[in-house]
Amino acid sequence: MKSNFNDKQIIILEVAETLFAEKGFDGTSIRNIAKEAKINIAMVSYYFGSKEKLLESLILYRTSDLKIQLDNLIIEDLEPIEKINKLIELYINRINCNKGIYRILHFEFTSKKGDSNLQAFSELKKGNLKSLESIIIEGQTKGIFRKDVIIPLITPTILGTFFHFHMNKTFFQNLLNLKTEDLYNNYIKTNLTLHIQQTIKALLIYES
Amino acid sequence: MKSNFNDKQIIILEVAETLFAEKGFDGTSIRNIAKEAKINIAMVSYYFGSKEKLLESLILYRTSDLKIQLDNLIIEDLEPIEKINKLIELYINRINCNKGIYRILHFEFTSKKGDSNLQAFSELKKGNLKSLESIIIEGQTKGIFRKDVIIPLITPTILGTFFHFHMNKTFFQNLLNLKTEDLYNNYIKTNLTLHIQQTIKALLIYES
DNA sequence: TTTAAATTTAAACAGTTGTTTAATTTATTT
DNA sequence: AAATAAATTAAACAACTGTTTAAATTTAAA
Repeated sequence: MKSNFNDKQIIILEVAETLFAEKGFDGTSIRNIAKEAKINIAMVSYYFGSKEKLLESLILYRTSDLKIQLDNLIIEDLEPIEKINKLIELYINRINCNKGIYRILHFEFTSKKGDSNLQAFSELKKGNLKSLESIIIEGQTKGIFRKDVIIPLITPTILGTFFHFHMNKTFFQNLLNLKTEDLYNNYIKTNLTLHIQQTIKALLIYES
Repeated sequence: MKSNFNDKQIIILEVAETLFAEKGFDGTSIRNIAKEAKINIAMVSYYFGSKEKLLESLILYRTSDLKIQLDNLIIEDLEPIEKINKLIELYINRINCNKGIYRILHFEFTSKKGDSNLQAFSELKKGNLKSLESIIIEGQTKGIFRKDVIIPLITPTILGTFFHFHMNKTFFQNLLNLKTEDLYNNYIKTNLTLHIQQTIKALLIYES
């Protein structure tokens, strides 16, 4: 897996990712990034042009290979519901592993009006939706899934559930007694993932 | 419905709410607020103490009466599933009407470490969870709801779905052809609300 | 009307912000 | 080894940040 960024750029990108996720885009200064990445503050402008463009590069860096993974999933020899379950697992795993890219993606990037790469991001989301749609239609033609479901609203339920949980991390750590980071991550990987799979399955199969 | 804030304070609070929702807490300056509210920049410190305390006051101002509404819902003479549907409607309506308080609540306030009013906010969330729990347990003892559901994860699904949809507003406006603000809000009030109700109902009633 | 309290103001404070500059060091090519 | 290109640096830039001050104005109480 090669990338368009050199080693130094990648260091900057990953430091920026962590800090943006922790303190937000506006809450993070170029000096913060430079200090953490042990580089001169001018290097960000030198390599990326500006702080905004650094953000755009970060999105690109983190989302470029998601489409491939989804395409591979679709052609696997699995029952539709198994594909859905794997898709959910894939999403959560990616988001949870990539530190805080999700927050950045949906809260910093969306609120910036720079139409430049926002379009590319929109295309990515459309592609993801198409993948999901093809799985669900497959299930519908096989007579397994119900047909009156609003497909574009399923992604919000999958991602939104995870995200809301994650944004209220401290609250749920207290409530569910997940004192260590490991316990918390493990809860996401098992219980939360299961909850989402269970929810989507119920939605797709339930007949009123 | 009286409040602890005077007229001028309320103007400041509501301007701050709009701007925080639009540009984020860090992205909004006291000078922005002052200009929009047509007051001197010193008035924020004068009335609220600091920018952070203004945020805390805003949370207080917007969440103080939610608990009462939930308590009233619980004692209504309705079937459990009807109560759940009403609860979902109540949530979405509140969040959608109060401009962008939701974003502020879960993204700005959660990431600030000020332990002062964060505790109070946590108590509010715990109270909301207790309300939901009592409805679900009622449905379980009546034999209508399944018993292996993880109750604390239902709120993330309800709120997360709405929120994810709303955060990707422009994307869904394009995708679903909701050109005007009215069309968009109407879609939330009907289709999105219905989707969430349908999802939670399926989750609670479906037997694998 | 005088006095006291509350409100509003402009100005200044000390930091921080993103970005650019020009000089210097390091790496690559001729 | 010399020349060229790329990378890195410290310093400066003007603009903006939240907050405080002390004086001016308005409102309320005596």
